[in-house]
Amino acid sequence: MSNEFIKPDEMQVFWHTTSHILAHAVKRLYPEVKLAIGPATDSGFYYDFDTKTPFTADDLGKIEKEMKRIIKEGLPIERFELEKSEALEFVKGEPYKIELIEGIPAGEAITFYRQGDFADLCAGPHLGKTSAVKAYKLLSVTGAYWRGDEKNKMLQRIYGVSFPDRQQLDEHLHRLEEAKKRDHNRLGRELELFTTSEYIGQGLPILMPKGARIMQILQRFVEDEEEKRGYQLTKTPFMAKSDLYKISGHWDHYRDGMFIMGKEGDKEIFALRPMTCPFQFQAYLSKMRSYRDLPIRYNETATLFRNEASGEMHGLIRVRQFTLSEGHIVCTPEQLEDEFRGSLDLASFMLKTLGLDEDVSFRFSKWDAQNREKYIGSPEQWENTQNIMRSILDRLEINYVEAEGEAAFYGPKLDIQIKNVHGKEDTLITIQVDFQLAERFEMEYIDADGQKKHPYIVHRSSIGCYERTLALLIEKYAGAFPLWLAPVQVKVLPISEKHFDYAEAVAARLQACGFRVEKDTRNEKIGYKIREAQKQKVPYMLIAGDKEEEQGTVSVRSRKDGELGTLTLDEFITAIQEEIKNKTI
RNA sequence: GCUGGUGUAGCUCAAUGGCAGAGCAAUUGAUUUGUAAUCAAUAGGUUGCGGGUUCAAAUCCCAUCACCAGCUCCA
Repeated sequence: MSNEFIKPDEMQVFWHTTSHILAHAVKRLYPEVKLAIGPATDSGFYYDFDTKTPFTADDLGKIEKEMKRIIKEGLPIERFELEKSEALEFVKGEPYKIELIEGIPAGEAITFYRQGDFADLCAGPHLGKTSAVKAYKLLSVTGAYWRGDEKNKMLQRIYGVSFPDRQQLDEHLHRLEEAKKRDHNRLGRELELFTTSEYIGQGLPILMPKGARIMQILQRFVEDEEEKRGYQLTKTPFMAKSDLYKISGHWDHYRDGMFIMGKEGDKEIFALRPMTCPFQFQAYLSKMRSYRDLPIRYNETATLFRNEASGEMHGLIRVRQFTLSEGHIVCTPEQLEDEFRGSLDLASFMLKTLGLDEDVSFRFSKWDAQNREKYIGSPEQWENTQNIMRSILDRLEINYVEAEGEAAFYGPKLDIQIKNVHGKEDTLITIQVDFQLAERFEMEYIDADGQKKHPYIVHRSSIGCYERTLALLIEKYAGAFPLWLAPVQVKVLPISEKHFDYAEAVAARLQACGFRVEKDTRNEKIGYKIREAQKQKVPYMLIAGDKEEEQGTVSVRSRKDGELGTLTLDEFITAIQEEIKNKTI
């Protein structure tokens, strides 16, 4: 969270201190509650508590009042150190603190911070006294597993935020409210882009005509661009026998995420595809391949099915059926770097065109060597592939963070990450390097030396999953899409009934030119029609009355800049053709 | 899957065990409109679905489905 007056790291200290004040207040009100941890986050702080009865909204109010007292008391905050044995004695009765202290390596300082009658194990640093926190708010209470492991007990987490003055807090809360208004889940329904039905089920959104329109535009754009870049489109089945997934490793490493049809003992068990890779591999395997054929770049606008757990679905961002701009490049080891580079270039081009390029970050997702059973292949293969990938990334001068345990089960990934309007990060696009599956499927090519060799495979997406990308576009533009993407580009608004025929002629002409046009022939005043069109975020409104009809012109109003004046229809058409061609953001 | 919350008209929300309501949207009529809301009337409901408690349930309890926040998982 950016802040004009305080640097981010100072805010972290500020928030961390507030989390101690929160824990202090909870301990005063509910002495039996056990303390877990309470760090600062990117945008505030939280503290995890182990409590028999979960906190209610009323409790939060009480806790806030108690925090106020602690702040008013202006308690000095003091740091002190203890030896391990002393520390363990000090936190007697706090099992989570004991566990934390036991995990601290011998010889490392064990520090505590004390404010009044409360002291907490903490690396610090902290503010000098509790009264420095002038404005704070507890935002929510949720469940969270101890140490982020679902095998552990679920604790109660209280989230909050704080600032050095009331105004900054109010501004922050206002920003949160504004962000909510951009939430794709709300805007997407308001703008009739999608809906859901409890009869259809969770994670299965229905794309309404306007949402489907945007997806269609994106899809055509993506497929055309991929064709230009040497991709060949495939159309592979939505399901396959379990045999296929047994070879790919999905059966052993991805089964929880799949919709499986049939039961143990059935002659054939089918499963809906969670990924397209093994299907496109069958296309490759349909005949003998020479090194001269490579690289082969397959793309597919792929409908995929993943059986996400019930609590994980979210609007269009996490769903059970989705459409991935998927593709697999089969290449020689020598071609790998170029193909990776090309994939990244394509993804970057897409992001730039959509205006999302400034909003993404890169993550190099590696395997977790401690969790071998999650992956196929040997440690040597993993290390080797990861090293190759890292050197490619470094040569491309990509600014990435490394993440252990985030790899696919068959290979490491470069994930292009983006945050939604609530600050939650998700993967938008991913590019993966894979040597394992080519072996498992016995994919080969005859090299120049006459030897059969296994190719490398780049699994890649170009624009990501259309549903998720659409969600992020809705939030990015608050529903006001660039002209080339807008489901309705122009709305013709006749002043009165007298002008319906002229409005019809204008709309027909625009339609014939390929624009997406609507007209508003309701018996309403022009101000009302403008208001409606504006709320629907239509980029251009054309007002048609006596004057325009006489002169064969239109009065142009843009949703962004308001009245633009009168143009001939030809002038208007030329202008928006240009805007669409350039995909102006 | 887990923790907590929510579910009332198409939408946003009221009704704290005692007659289900408002605004917007919709429909009809009047108005013929010049750059972000014309006026009036009408209609709209087995309170998500299913059980239970009660003389009486939108309201309390149980179960279930969906949605929201978060955890875990993930594109």
